[in-house]
Amino acid sequence: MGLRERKKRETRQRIADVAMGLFAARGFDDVTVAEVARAADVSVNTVFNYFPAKEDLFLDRRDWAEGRPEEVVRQREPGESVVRAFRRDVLDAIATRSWRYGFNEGSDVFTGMVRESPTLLARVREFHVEREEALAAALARESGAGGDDVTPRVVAAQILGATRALSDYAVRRMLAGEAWSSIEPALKEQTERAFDLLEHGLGG
Amino acid sequence: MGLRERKKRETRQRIADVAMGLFAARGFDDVTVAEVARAADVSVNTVFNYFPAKEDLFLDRRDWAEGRPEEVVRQREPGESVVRAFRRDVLDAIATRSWRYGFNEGSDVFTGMVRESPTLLARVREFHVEREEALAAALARESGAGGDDVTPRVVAAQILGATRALSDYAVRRMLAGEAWSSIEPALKEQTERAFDLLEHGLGG
DNA sequence: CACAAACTTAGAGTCACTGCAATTTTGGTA
DNA sequence: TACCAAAATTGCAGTGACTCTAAGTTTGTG
Repeated sequence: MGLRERKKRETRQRIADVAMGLFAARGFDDVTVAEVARAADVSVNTVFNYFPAKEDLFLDRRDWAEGRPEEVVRQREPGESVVRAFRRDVLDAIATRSWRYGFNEGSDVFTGMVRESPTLLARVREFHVEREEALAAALARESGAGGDDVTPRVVAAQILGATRALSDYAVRRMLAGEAWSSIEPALKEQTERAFDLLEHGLGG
Repeated sequence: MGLRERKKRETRQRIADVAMGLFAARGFDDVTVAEVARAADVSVNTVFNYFPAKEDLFLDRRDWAEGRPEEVVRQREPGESVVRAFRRDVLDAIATRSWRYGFNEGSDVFTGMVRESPTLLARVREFHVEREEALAAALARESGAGGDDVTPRVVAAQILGATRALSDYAVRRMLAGEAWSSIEPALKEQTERAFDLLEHGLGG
């Protein structure tokens, strides 16, 4: 890697770090891009050169590649149904306190900041839609369903809807100040319940 | 109703109509608020006085009160499950080509315009979230579930996820130029399939 | 007819974001 | 080492949504 690449990486990282610091201190909406640029010792144009929009300083598009739902589908055990694979993945994420469903320690302050800003909220929802489309596409591929079948989209919406509800549940209790140790068992229980609903239907 | 009230209503309506005309002719993003104001013969400030944001000129918040999912829950027949009520409501909306799930004739051009503009997309997603929250709240009330149960949220996400998938399906075929007569039977079939999934689960 | 409340307006300002042209930095080469 | 072209950075001048404030103007009421 040449000097050029390295410098670019450094600059990008410095801007992102400086921005996150300012956002954490004063909130996303109360920090201007000009301030970020000044603090990072670059011009405003350079900031926009690396990050297409202000939101990307907070929610870097690169970070969202991790924990893609298609991978859960692809890497499931032989004979395992997709829903079972997701149940396992969510439970695993809870046990390991993984970042990918928002079962992290910091995900409450993260969510808190996102909730404050309409811009960030919109971006997060955009990510949700992208994830859902990606999962639906993976399911369609997997099941060989034609383009004329809503099933993959419905299933994708159901699964990711459930995981979102579970994330929200965990975050809500975190924001209420509860310790993880008191949240975890209830969260596991809710997860089982949610996935039972998915598997066996909402007959009642 | 006094003169004041009447004038306000007229002004508001004139602005909205003029705006829709311009948007239809040239696209949402290629029309500035200043142009709308000029065409409606008011100042820019007056536009923002009636409509909090530019998007509201296109997606008037008032129009979205119709077809609220809580009503489907509340007005379901005695002994009918919530899922069955929604199945019935969606099928009814298809039969009557109702606006409330996007089974209208015009909903393809509407969706087409929304898809063109990130701003409008974001707003529509916001409405979806609001609807989901309202349904979840209604379900929680209905079932007497405590605030510590994800079930209402999961169920709400599943139901509205399915209806959204069905809307998208219909709109996609409309945009492909198909006549409603050729879409309707397939749409009914897909609806049955989607709600069967909801009722009996995704075991496979 | 007067007066207060409501409505509208102009004007100035903020901020995200976009071009463009000029300038600097870097990597490779004579 | 000197030089050159490409890439990166910058300043500058916009645009457009939106806000705030202070000043009109219009309307309902006594």
